[in-house]
Order: sequence, then C-alpha cells, then structure tokens
Amino acid sequence: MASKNMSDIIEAYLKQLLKRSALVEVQRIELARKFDVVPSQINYVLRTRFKPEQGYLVTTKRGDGGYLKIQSGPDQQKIQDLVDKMNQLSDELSWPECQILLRWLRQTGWVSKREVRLLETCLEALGSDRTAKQQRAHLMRQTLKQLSFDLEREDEE
Amino acid sequence: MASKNMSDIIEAYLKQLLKRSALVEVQRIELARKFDVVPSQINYVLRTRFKPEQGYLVTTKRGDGGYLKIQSGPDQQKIQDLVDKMNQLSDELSWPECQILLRWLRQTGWVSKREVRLLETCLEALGSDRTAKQQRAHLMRQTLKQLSFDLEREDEE
DNA sequence: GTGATAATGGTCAAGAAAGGTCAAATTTAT
DNA sequence: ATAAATTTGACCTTTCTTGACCATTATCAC
Repeated sequence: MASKNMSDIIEAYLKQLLKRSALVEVQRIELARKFDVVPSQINYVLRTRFKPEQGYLVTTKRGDGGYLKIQSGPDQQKIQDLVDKMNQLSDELSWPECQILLRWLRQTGWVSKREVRLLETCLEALGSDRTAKQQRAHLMRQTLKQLSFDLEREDEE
Repeated sequence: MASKNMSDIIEAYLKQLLKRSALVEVQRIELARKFDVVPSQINYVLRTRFKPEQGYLVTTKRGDGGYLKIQSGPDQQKIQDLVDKMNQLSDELSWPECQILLRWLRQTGWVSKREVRLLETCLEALGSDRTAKQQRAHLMRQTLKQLSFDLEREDEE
C-alpha cells in the first residue's frame, strides 16, 4: 500500500508495536538508525502521527539514557462512559449516592485512592449552610488535614 | 528496559532496600565500588532522586566511619509546616486567599497540578446557597467534567 | 591534650550522551 | 504552478558521568 515515504513506514512500525504492548519505549537515535533517517525526523513523525487529540501520549527523557515512550492514550470509549455518567447525574445527590459514584470513579481508574479521599473531604465539607467564605475556609482546613493524614499512612495509590 | 544508565540502577537498588527497612545506611565508597562508579555520582543520585519534597530524608557523616542514611516517609518538619498553615487559617477565606493557599500547596509539593485543578473545581462549586444535596450534585458534575478535561490535555504532574 | 595522618563524605565544573527546535531544501499532491 | 508534506542539518537544552579539589571525623604518636 501507498507507504511511499519514510514517515509513513516509521508510523506503521510504531503502531504495530503499540498493538502488542500499549506502551512502547525506544531510543530516538536507535530508531533513526534503524530506518536510516536523521534523528529529528522521529520528532516529526511523533508530532504529525501521534497527536494527543488522536489519543496518543508521548513522554521523553533527555540526556544519557534518554528515551521516547509512546502510549496509546485516552480511550475514546472511556471518555464516552464518563460523559454518560455525567448526563445521568440528577440534580440532587445524597451522600450514599456520592459514595457509589466515587467508588465507580476509583474502580474505573479515573482517580487514585488519594484523590478519592480528597474529594470525600470536599464533599463532606459541603453539609452545612454557612456562607461561601466560611465554607471555603472549612474546606481548605479539612483538605490540609486530609493531606497530612495521607502522608502519615503511606498507603500510596 | 528502562534502566539504561547507572543513576537509574542505583536509584532502583536503594529504593528496593527502602521498601524493606525504612532506613538504609550505606557507605558512599562501598556503594560506588559496588556499581563501579566514582563516589561523587552517589551524591548526584541522592540529589536528583531522593529529594526532600519527594519525601526522602538523607543524613550523612563524614570522616572515619562515615555513612549515608536514607529515610523515606513522613517528614516531620513538613507535617509541622502543614499544621502551622492550618492553624493560621482564619474562619473566612476569600477566593484570592484560597488561590494563594493552593499555590503554596503546589509549590511545597503537597499536591500535583491535577489535584490543584480538582480542588479548584470543588472550591468553585461552593459559591452558591443551594442545599447540600444540590451542592453535592453540582460538585460531582464539575469534578467529572474536570476529569475528562484533564485526560484530554495530558499535561501530567 | 595536641598535632599529624588516614579515612570518609561534599562541591563544582567540564565533558559526554541523549533528545528538542526550527527553518531551509526537497518532494509530493492538487 | 502552487501549496502542503517530508527530509535534513545546524544549533540548543537536559541529564548523566568523571575527576580535581575541599571539609570533617577518628585515631595514633608524642
């Protein structure tokens, strides 16, 4: 098929690797050497063929031992699920309903354990009928408390 | 695959030891010899991979019988700073004051960029005078929106 | 005690080994 | 023929490695 230019060939090569492993790590120099192109062409391929809006995430490291990492990123289906959940949300939510939602967010990997705790803190701070300024103070205070608590028990993720 | 350079390997070695014992004590010279690098590279690894803001505490002793001690986990001083900030908090906070506080949380490494956005979302949802149930719904809705937005532009950290 | 010496660890700057950027030159498509 | 896409190369930034020189601590000889 019409893969006449090098950029297309390199793109195809990387995307084939991505089908197998969801995370591809290569060295720019190695890749350039393999296809006998100049290193900066690799950047061109990444810029034009692996754009974030097409669902790819590229991270790099410079210096000795540097690399390129390519992940096939945000799953369109996942985003659609999230949007669906948003639209299903009614105008009022009880605390148990919130907890169910938070569990879903955690289980589907949208947020970390730590972020769940942060959000719980925020939600709990909402209960009263104080003014906005007072609520902010209360919220920040609870959040700070939560943060130091997080640090003490080093659960992680 | 990821550990192409010595610094990464030494980092991994030390962090593995840390998982078991929470306090690692080694001699710089010994470690350097073990991995066949110059001693000062050990300092480099400690400086770049075991920063205090990442939750590590390194203490050393020079001279005969010298050592390096590496501790991970809750930095007592950091927690004290946080508690101090908490106590300074007044009962009312304007939005600009909140933003200053959030900047401090970010700069001192307590929270990530993503978490700042999450908290901002929560705080902004506080403005109204609706009931708690309504506020929860609004808060969750804003949070979900923020999450999908976060994913689309994969800033990171 | 005091001073020399040996045994550690610390600092800093230069060089090496990646990857990044940008624009000119070339090729391809309309 | 022009516009868009690709290819190349000169120059830049970040990260790692090394080595020369500095600082601190313990021990031993006196």
